[in-house]
Amino acid sequence: MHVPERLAPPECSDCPIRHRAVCARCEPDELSRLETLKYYRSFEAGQTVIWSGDRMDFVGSVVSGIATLTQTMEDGRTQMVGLLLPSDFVGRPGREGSAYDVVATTELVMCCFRKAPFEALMQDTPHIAHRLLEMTLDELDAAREWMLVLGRKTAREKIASLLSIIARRDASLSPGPARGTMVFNLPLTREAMADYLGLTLETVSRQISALKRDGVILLEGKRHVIIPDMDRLLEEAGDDSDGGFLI
Amino acid sequence: MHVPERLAPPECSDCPIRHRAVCARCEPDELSRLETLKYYRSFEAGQTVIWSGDRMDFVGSVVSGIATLTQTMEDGRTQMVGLLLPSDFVGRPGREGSAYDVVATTELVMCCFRKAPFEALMQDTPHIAHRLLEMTLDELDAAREWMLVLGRKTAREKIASLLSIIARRDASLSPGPARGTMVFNLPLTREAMADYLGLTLETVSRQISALKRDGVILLEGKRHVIIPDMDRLLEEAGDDSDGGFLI
DNA sequence: TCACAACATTGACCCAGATCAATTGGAAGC
DNA sequence: GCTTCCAATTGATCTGGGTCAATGTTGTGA
Repeated sequence: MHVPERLAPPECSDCPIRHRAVCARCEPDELSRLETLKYYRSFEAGQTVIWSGDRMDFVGSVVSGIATLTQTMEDGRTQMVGLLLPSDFVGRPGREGSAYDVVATTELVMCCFRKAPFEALMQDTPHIAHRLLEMTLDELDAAREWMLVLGRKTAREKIASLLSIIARRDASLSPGPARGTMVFNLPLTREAMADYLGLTLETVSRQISALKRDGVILLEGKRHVIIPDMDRLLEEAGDDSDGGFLI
Repeated sequence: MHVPERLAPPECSDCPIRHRAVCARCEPDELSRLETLKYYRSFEAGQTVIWSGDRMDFVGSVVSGIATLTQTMEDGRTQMVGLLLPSDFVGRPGREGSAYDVVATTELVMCCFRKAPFEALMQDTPHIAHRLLEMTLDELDAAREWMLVLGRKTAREKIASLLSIIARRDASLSPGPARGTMVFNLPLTREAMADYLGLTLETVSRQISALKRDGVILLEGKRHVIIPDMDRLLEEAGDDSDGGFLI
């Protein structure tokens, strides 16, 4: 294992996640207080950020890269319960330990705060507390959407749902409508997708092959995905074309 | 359908959910502001409190009874995504419509606030905003625990998990350890249990019969459940005996 | 007290997805 | 270039839970 590297953090005003992260609503003076507290940490792909049950003495935001939140049963069955993309928040103010394993899926950079100072700051900075509530409510909505996927969708619908979630979140960073043709890199292995969807990796592979055969998706290599028609994919996912997933 | 009845609300200081609901951390003066805004509504078993997509002009807490949050796909498949017990909060400050159907499973009494005044109150009452964040984080934890149940557990484990959740939540109201023998009333039909667990009602019925046959549970009538040994049930649920579900 | 409706149980059969196993493909290291 | 290693694909077979259908139980209102 590798000791996480400390990097010189850039200015908050230049931060790529400035307008989506927990600090999104902060005024310049609040930002400068955060500026003095923050520190960057980076992790390599595959590295565990926090082990379930471990004492967690920091909180933070994903700046770049992707991490997963997973639960594991004693016999080894695992379920992913959260997919952390840039701007997502890690850690629970007011609780000691982590309930989940947090693992870097790609190279990962996080903007961290020691927990005690952050909690103190939250006390007298309603902008932060308010934004955190908003983000937590969004995560709860996403978790509930995901429960419908896990509980009631077929394997094919599950794959289509996952692809549409990733396509939408990708599109929400770069502008442009989430319609028509979309292109993105799949940041997960087949096994990680299986853990996300409550399937086996073989089933994931078969269903991706089937979607490719049926022209719903195109693959360049294993990871580069082209969606020729986003509406078609949403139909395969079992979502009504208007509603569907939150960003 | 029935127009919801308006009841004369009791004093907040006598309220059964005073110490667990969104108002739990309020000081007497804050409570008296809430007192002037609140109104009670009651619903009969089976009545829909809010339809998914409907404009939602109030928020509120469950005072007594049980409600469910469900999502439905166009073809009728439904998944329960939340089980609302006394003290749980309904509604999302900062959003117009409801994303889910909210249905009263039993007779239900709610303590409601019109949304705009409640949001205004939340602005300058950190005790409320803070408690709501705490409750939302707890709900997110519960949703993630549930995702493991939906994605990776067998039908038998799912039933055992549901029974242990209800037993624990029941026990958290009346004092006493969540160990040894436990007794409670099952507030859900077999169909509602199936919607909770991503199963069919036939499978629910078969697995309950199997748990009864194996002595893990005893039934008096269809709804009155006796758990002779809580640890045994937790083992059947696939939870390690110490950890497991949050209250 | 009977009849009806809603809820629940049980049985027979089937199929989507799991499991076990053998290849294939591609990138990294020598 | 060749080997190694790991991700991914594909095939053969099995099985847990779904589906369809009949029957049982309980509570309620005429």
